[in-house]
Amino acid sequence: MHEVIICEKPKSAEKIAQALSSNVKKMKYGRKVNYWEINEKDKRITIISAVGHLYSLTPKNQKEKVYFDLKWVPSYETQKNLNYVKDYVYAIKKLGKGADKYIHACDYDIEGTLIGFNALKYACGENSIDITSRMKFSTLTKKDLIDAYNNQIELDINQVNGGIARHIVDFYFGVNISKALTTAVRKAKYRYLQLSAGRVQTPTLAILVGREKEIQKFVPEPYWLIKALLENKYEKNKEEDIIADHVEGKIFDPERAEKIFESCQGADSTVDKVKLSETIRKPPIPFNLGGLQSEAHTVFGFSPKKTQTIAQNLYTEGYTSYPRTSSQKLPESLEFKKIFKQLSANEVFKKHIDSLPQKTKPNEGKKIDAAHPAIHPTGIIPKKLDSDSAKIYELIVYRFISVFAENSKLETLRVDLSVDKEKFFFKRKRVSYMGWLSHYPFRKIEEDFFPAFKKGDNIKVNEILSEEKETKPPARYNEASLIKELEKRELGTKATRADIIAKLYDRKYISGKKIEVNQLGMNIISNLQEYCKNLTSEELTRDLEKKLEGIMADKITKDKVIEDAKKEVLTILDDIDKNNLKIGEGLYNAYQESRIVGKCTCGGNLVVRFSPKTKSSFVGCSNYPDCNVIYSLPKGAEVLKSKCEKCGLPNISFGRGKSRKRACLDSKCGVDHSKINEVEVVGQCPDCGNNLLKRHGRYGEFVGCSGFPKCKFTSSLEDLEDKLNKKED
DNA sequence: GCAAGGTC
Repeated sequence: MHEVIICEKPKSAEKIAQALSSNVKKMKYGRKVNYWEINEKDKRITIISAVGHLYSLTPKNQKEKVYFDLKWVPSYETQKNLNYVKDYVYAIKKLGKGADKYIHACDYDIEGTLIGFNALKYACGENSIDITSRMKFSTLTKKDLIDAYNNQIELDINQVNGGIARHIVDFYFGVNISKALTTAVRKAKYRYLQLSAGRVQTPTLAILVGREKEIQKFVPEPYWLIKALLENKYEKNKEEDIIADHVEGKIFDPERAEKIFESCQGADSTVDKVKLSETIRKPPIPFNLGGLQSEAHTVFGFSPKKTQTIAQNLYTEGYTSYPRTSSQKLPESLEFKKIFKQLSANEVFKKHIDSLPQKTKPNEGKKIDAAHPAIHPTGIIPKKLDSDSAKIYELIVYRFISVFAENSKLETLRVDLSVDKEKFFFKRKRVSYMGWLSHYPFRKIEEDFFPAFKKGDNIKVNEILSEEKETKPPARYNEASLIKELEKRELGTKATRADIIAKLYDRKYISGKKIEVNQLGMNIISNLQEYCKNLTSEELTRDLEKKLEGIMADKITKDKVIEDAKKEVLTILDDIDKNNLKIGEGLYNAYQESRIVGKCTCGGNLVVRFSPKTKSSFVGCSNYPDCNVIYSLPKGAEVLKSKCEKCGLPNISFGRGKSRKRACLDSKCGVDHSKINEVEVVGQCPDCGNNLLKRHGRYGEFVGCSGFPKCKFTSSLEDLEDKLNKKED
């Protein structure tokens, strides 16, 4: 009897193999594909894995105008970068042929069920489905896996159909409407523009457009802040005044502001109340993918996609756990002690680990994941990592350590004062107990000076300030905050969100780190809002979710769902087709506008163009051939929003990684531009002598030592001078 | 090529 177990990914195949028998042989098919064999008296079990989806949808006939007739083909046939999939398909075909029984052991969710189903149907043969049963497990722990093996259930064909419907509906909407937009431009302008729309990317773009419009229509409102500059009575050598704010905060009525300002003139202040309080700050929670992406963005400025790629590599190398998890939990079965012991081979990690409290229970978050725990180090210490990978690795290790550490404590001083009849206050904060903060060097440590004001004190007021300010428009999203927004709205999945955002950049719909929507992006949304409003809101996702649930509950057939989607898409395509010229012209003009990077001296626009001859981009004048101003662009160059200080032309950035440079578009301009990634050195570390660097932490800028993690010196920018002087004394 | 979803 030969039994074949099909798993979703190599890692879970390994876990399942190890769980089922201690006498399991690891084998290799070809050079890359691992599989496992268990030989029992009357049974041979082969455990093999897919690598996610092995098959993708493609039109049966590429030449059709619209694609509704689809088929499944091996994914490496439609996407060249998926070549590694080939080995796995071949392995399953060879090793899974003619078995007596098949066990579907992919993740128990809609996609996982389809991954296993397609692998069986197309690689092992259609008949294999009839002799297939299903393992259902929610973690990859030994106990769960053995239970699942001993209590196999029937393959849920409704769940399979849900998966198929999801793929087809997304293809119908995404590919056909994308094609229709591209076609509209071709028909109107005889130009090829790669445009796209989809169930997730379009609502994502719409969120950004919404924010863009809020910013555009925002009317700043003036307000006033009244401040009292108090003499620093208890520490005269500190020359700076203490700034106290009026309790009313933002004052929008200019008369009221004027009145306060006038009545405070010439008066001194009396301390009404001094309140010292202590708050506890719990340790941070373990990383899930979104959490890691967000933290790496704030601490290192990494894009979510970059972080994801690095985390995937660290996982493949065996240094950290599976990254595509939504879990913020660290179950005890991970054997923390073992991980700590292994990490302790590193001297620096050891110091942190040794000073952890004896009881070791992690502080956890609320989010869970069916298949994987939160991201954590495995204990295997990397031999050599490039600097960016090392950063992510250390972030993961220190986060892991700090979730086991003690609470930190923050002391807050609040002083309330009266100036004449007006009430003012100021606050100071300092960390009074480091706790987990000493194991997590990516946060700013508050260390304000606490002036020893006492109730009843008379304090000299050096000056009363009335500062006029303006309310600010809502902030733009960055990649990390956008991912959070998508998580909140349940758009996309943890594995795809970073890619979706990257795609919007790629299409030139959006630009900048603080994300701005370009004309093209605005135009895409306004067109789609007119011709298929559904696609621009998250309604389509909500609707699809409901339908898939219906399929899985056997209340509606997949064919009905697919048929409905087809009808809807056909209506939309018809609408777009009728308005082809208008839509195409609008999109193309918006695209042109997006490419304008500056003004030419002749009055024309400077535009990024592409030369098919040299296969490279350059910047030329829109008045060509009357004006033949031209600037060449280095390979991979990006035209920036910032302008050259000397000549006013836009700056460009070019080069890769650390050597990426900023320069004027005009290479002959000759202004000295510093490297973009150059960090600002603000002094020498008093502890170890290395450079002190300006860094960006969660709570703003601070100073850290380049010798980190060996050297732990940190300081706020304000206190740096003080700290350096103290050491000299 | 176009989507979104798995995965290395």
